[in-house]
Amino acid sequence: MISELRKEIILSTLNETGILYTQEIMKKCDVSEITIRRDLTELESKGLLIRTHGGAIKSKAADMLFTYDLKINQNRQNKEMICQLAANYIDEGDIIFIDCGTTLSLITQYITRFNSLTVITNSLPVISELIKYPHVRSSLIGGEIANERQAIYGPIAENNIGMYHANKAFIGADGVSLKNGLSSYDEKEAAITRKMIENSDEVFLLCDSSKIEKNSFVRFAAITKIHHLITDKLVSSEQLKLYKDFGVDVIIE
Amino acid sequence: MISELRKEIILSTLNETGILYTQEIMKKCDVSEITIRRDLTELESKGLLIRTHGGAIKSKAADMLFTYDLKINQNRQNKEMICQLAANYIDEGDIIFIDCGTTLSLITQYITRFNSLTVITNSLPVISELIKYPHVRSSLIGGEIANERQAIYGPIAENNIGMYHANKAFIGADGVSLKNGLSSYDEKEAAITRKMIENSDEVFLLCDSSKIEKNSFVRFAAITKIHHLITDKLVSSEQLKLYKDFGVDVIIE
DNA sequence: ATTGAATCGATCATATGCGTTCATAATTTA
DNA sequence: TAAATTATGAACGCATATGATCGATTCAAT
Repeated sequence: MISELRKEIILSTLNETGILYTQEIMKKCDVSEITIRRDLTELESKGLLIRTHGGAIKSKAADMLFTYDLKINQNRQNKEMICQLAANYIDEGDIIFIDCGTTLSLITQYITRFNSLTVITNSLPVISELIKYPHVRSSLIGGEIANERQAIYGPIAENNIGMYHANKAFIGADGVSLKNGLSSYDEKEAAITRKMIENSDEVFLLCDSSKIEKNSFVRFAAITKIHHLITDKLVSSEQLKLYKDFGVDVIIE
Repeated sequence: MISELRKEIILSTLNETGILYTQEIMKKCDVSEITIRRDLTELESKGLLIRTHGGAIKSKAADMLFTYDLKINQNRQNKEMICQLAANYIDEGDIIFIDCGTTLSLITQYITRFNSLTVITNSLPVISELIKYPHVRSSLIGGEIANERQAIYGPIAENNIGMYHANKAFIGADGVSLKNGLSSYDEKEAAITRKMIENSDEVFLLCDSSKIEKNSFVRFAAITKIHHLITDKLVSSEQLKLYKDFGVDVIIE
């Protein structure tokens, strides 16, 4: 058996169960114990798992490798609808911020029809898509790579955003409520989004209805900073009214 | 059996199973082992598969965020050798600049073995590969996207490089000569590379021998800025001596 | 804390696969 | 037909993957 195949088995086993034992893989692959231990050492050195006594546990990275695709497909139809709605508010000649996140990464397909658009983003999947369309001018915000997010964060990134000014920002959040405003489960991500809000004229928050009136870990902006909330039709009419009364333009299909 | 047919068999087997063994194809095609190994070597140099001990696995180029498709395979073996040599000069804990270009983008495979490396680059393919390895800390230089180059350029990028300092820089050039120094066929690319040189302690120039004593459009650095020149063994011994006399450490296989 | 069992890393041994070189056969070109 | 080029094969020494051993370390139950 080719060693590469063994490593595949190790990583996929780990992905399913989160934990594995040397003995278990040893029998499954019909090789000696020390060979498996050598594999584990190698995979650990690449950061793809974490060794323990008698086996290994899943690492964040391996998790990312397997679940990023899954995550983007969760609720995909809703996300695409939201993005399509958002794209209606883009005009020829706009300079726009695009935040990172699985929702926002789907917006690219709706913006390549513009001939004179400038996009500024910290999202690698967004750039990965836009790079195919040379007529869309795009800039990437520099800084540290957050592997599991496929995006760029950190103080340098936050500082870099200040070098740009956009007329529209399309941002995401993990939670939004009238009382606590926008919140995120990651501090660094929150800082980036806050900066995008600060440096743009008009702010569009894209988030599906499941996140409305939910709060996450880090609060990063008041609801008044948002001009438009683009969401799906599952939002309740009471919530809709409350947000409108607060001066937020709620956009649904 | 015609060699083209064998290669078809190899690639379609690989497409179905994701993995193959030399012995298996050898029997199926009724040729010697070494013939199959030669086929595998050739197909690998075209980026169509990845060789392993005893066989090959499917090329994973498909799931990359960014890839060069054609140019990277020109002279690929030489480029890989040069990168492997370069990686020998990387130490644990280093902070390194990696320039963009098809040669440099191959260096990633040799640096993931380090546990405490920090990489700063403007190359999207480099980031695309390193993002899989969370133990490698990486930063992307921000700025404008150059679509055809899969990299980041422009005044903001140039300015951003100044925010970093590396102890080693691994750079490329389109031409290098003792008289005119390093040159590039693109002004923006030259500016980025120049900044990397300025902001690092030790500079490694990676270029194949075909570029030695050639001049390109934009001169961007004197030869004295380079501490090491890593190239292939086809460099002539006279040239080698001349460069050494100039104080350049020429590294060949 | 003590002790026994399991696991670990280091070292050495071995088998298999590898690239290099040279030789031969097939194919193309002159 | 002769020469040159290409494809293939065989032999050799080298490199890699794997396995066995053994003392050290860790774990867990007492």
